[in-house]
Amino acid sequence: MKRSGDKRGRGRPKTFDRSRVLDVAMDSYWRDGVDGLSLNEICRRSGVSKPGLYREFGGEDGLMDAVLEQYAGAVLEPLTRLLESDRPFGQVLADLIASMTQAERSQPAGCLLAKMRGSPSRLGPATRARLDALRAGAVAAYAAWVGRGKARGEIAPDIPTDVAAAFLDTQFTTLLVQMAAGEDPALLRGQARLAFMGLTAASADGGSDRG
Amino acid sequence: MKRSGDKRGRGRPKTFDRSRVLDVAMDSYWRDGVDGLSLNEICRRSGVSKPGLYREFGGEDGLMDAVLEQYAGAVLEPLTRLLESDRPFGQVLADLIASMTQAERSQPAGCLLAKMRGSPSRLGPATRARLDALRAGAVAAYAAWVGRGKARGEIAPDIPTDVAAAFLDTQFTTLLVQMAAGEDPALLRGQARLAFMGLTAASADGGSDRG
DNA sequence: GATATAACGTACCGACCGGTGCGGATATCG
DNA sequence: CGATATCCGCACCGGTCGGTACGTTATATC
Repeated sequence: MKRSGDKRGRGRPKTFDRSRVLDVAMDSYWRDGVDGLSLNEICRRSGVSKPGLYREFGGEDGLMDAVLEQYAGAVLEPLTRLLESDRPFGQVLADLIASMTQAERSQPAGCLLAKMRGSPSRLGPATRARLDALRAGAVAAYAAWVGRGKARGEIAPDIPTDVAAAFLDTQFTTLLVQMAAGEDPALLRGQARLAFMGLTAASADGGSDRG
Repeated sequence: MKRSGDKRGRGRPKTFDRSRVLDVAMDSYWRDGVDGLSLNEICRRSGVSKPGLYREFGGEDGLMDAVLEQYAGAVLEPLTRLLESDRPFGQVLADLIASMTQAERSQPAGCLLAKMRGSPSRLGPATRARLDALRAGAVAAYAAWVGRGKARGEIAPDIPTDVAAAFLDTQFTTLLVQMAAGEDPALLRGQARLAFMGLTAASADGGSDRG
């Protein structure tokens, strides 16, 4: 039960801008990765003192956990919505690849989840737990998507749904990691076309690779 | 011009066991990754003093560079030989996947190159340069392999060779990274079958997945 | 023996890390 | 005006990092 903004308490009014710190931290972790980015640097970038940040989030683990929560709401949830579309499987897939491999983006390239998964030694227990939960949710969403594709005859039924779901997770993650590493988007699009040929073999149609 | 072992110089005889340190360091970096593994820890594990290690390798960058050189000779070179076999493309590919996804291995799971590429902030200039060179060599070897496969009609000629080579590098690296992360080998084999369906579509024959 | 040479490792350096003790600043309440 | 409650950030903690200064030890040469 947080008190609403109008009701001011007794002591000194709070100046700590939680949402701003969260924005800066998410962008920083997303862009630069969790390694080599210290709490001190986060404080520097967001103009907040370290004890202040510690009071608000309880430490590095709490901050990363909160960042992950924000990421889930602001990035993952809209993506999950896309998968629930009733458009043809191959079309949604092509759109996803196109959006992942476009050079100009309003958000940083890559995937925060992948960056965190790649540096498990720096993750606290809360962050790790939420990371696992988010990944499980993503794979479940992929599985549902594949299931609907199968029901429509867009995906060969002899491909196990769980394998296909894990495959989508793997391929998208790899694609985003390589985009974040600065690989050539056109080359990555070519690889993606090759990778997903097996899944969409029934109605395979590449389309143009212009970005 | 290193002097051969028999000719002893003037001063105190050397007790520093270079090859042992190199072995320990390669295994350590390979197994635990380059992050979270300090020079101090390497010294501890190999029973060498830090100044001694520093005198031999010139610092962390020199050590990693030497480790990479050893890795290239001991691991990458034999793998490259495999690609030069004149057996059918699909057969060599299946063998590679099988050997990468087997649970019991004499060497650590995963790929040292991938682990290093994933933590570029900890790499010095020499290590980085050698890493790039080794990767370029690997991609070139893949390209040659694909080229021979095309010449034999085992790979569709309309797939650009450079895309296929980059694709092989990407997929193998991803596979090894996930093996190192402890993913289920059977699930990874299923994903690999899905991934390479597009490349070997002409003569596609999965075979059994028993490992 | 004395001397020159070369490799040895203890014990230190400054930088940075995540985390915190604590006194000062700013508000409301009486 | 206190008194009380709350939030603020300076300055510090112990620990680890990569790197090194320097006195010690073991050999060959004289």
